[in-house]
Amino acid sequence: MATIKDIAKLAGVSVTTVSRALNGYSDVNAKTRQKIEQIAKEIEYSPNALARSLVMKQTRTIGLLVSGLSREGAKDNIVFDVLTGINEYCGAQDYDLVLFNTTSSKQKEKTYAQLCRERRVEGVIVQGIKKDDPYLIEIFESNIPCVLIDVPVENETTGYITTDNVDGSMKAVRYLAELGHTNIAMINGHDQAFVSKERRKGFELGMLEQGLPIRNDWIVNGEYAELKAEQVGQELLSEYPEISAVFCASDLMALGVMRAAKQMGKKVPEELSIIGYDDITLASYVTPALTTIAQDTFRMGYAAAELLIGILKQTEESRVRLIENELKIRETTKEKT
Amino acid sequence: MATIKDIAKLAGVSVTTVSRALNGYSDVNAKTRQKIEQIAKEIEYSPNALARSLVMKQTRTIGLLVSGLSREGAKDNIVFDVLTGINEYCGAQDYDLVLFNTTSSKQKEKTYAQLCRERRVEGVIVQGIKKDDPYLIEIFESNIPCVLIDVPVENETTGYITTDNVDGSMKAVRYLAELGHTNIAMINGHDQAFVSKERRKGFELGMLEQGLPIRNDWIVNGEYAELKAEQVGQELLSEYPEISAVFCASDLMALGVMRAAKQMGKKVPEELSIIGYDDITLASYVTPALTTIAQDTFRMGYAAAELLIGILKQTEESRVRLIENELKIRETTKEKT
DNA sequence: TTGAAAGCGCTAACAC
DNA sequence: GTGTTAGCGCTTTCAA
Repeated sequence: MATIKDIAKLAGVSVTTVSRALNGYSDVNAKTRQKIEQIAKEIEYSPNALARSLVMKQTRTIGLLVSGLSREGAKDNIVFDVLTGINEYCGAQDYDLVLFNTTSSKQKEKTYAQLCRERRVEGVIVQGIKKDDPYLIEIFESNIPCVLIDVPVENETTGYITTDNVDGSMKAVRYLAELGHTNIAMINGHDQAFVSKERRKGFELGMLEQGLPIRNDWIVNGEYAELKAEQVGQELLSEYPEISAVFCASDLMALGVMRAAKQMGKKVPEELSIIGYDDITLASYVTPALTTIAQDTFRMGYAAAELLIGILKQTEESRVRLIENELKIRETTKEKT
Repeated sequence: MATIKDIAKLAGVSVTTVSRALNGYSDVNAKTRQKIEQIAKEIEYSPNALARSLVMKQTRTIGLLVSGLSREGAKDNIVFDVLTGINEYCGAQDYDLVLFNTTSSKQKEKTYAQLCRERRVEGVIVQGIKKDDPYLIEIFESNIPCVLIDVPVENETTGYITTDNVDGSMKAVRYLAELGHTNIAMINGHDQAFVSKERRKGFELGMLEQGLPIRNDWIVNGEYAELKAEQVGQELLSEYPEISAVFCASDLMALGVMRAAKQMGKKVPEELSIIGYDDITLASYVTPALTTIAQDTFRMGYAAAELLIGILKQTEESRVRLIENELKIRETTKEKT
């Protein structure tokens, strides 16, 4: 593979000159430059980013730590959307992305900092990390610039992207209350997710605001899984037939509840209103189409990359970006009769 | 950031010894090794993969060239699934993945080989590339090991993964014929995709096999897009109301046709049978659930990584991997009445 | 069992 | 404008 040395030899100049010419420095004779560029093209030279990074101490590379990069992740397209957003902005800024293997057994032995430092990534975007993940503390303690998706951690080098989950959930409750529902249950995710807490809080605040009673036995965990939500939903709905509306902390769980209702012969939305959270692709395609609190996951990814690169360039003061969410009314909600 | 030099100094040995100790060579005194490992831990040393790669001339990195990493790609989860499969195998083999930016305007100026050589990736997996993409020729001509998804190109360093699209399409036709359908139309993708040709061929072969007439005006392009398929589907179905079954080259297009049918008041499957291709997540969630030719996209990704790494290690003779497909009978197909 | 020295391909002072 | 030189952090002969 051709190097600048080869070019230097062919052009009869020093490697320094070649380096300068190829990097567009001004202090190079126009003729020399032309000759060098000509030769570079001829021998199909491509700069060795490794060598350059080694001496420049920057790689223009961002690491990606994604937990949901698994088969199940395909159902909700969240991980994918975020990734797409990240890719979009990083591409525009000429940063490359490296996907870290957290799946690998070998890799799991490495600490977070090791993972990052080895590859000399300039920053990291972390997605789908849980509260109890040991990496989380490391992320906070290390001084590697990092942006987390939906995990509120903040310091000099760490920031995060999220939506207002409290407000989002309140919107859902408010809408259900507007429709005349008073017996509202909630299927929440699991305790290892930060957003769960928030969504629950929003649910409770919303109920309070609407003067509705909060019943702890009407708030159950669905583990963010469709099947689990179907099970607990069925239990809940058969034990308390008076429940007329369910707010779910994810669309996938809402789909589970829809299935539960169907099996029990409970008509949605006539006998049961359901609101989900996320607005995944499936939400608008199922029948009846799911009313949900929509998050713009693409923008979350885009903003994450924006924030991270802002931190890297030190042009960014803030460490938090809040993305809007929005109630999308579709067909699973209806006035209480 | 700590280097082996630092360790050497602290341990009172040479960098050579440190390097050997840390890389598990046998010719190092047990005590020396222990001391070195101890110090390495203390000063939080992580090896600089850049420096190592520079001298070792291998990066344990695989490049990913993905065209469908865009917002629309989220609807069919194909790109994501393939990515997941790739990630799985590469993780197990301790390879890292770098996502190339083909989106960026800057990057588009670079040739394929430049992109790869700059980062010194050992191989590349290419997904979603079209026939008319200038990169394609480069891929073939360059000697960088490469595996393509669904693009039949083969030489010493290039291989591909695909499913038997001809056979898959024949299965679809055969099933429709079994159900008594004779007036079968096809919505195909666009001409820039290799699979389109194959699926069309399979369709025609299937029709021939079943002794059914192939009508060219009953084969139309839906550009692999839901909306486009809805439009052309509507035109087709209203012009030829005798069509009782439609085979679509993708699930997304099948959804479009379902919508078209709905708008025209044509009942699916009673008045119109529809078969899709891919088995995306949506397929099993829509109502009625879509009958389709299922491809295991996760396995395609996994196999692609497997093949590529096989080529890299020179343990692989073949350059092609064929993944099974399967007819999944659901609710959009029914006997012709 | 260990070390000195060379070199991977590149950039960047500092001369000239 | 251009070249000399040193050095980024690591591995690897070759000698000792």
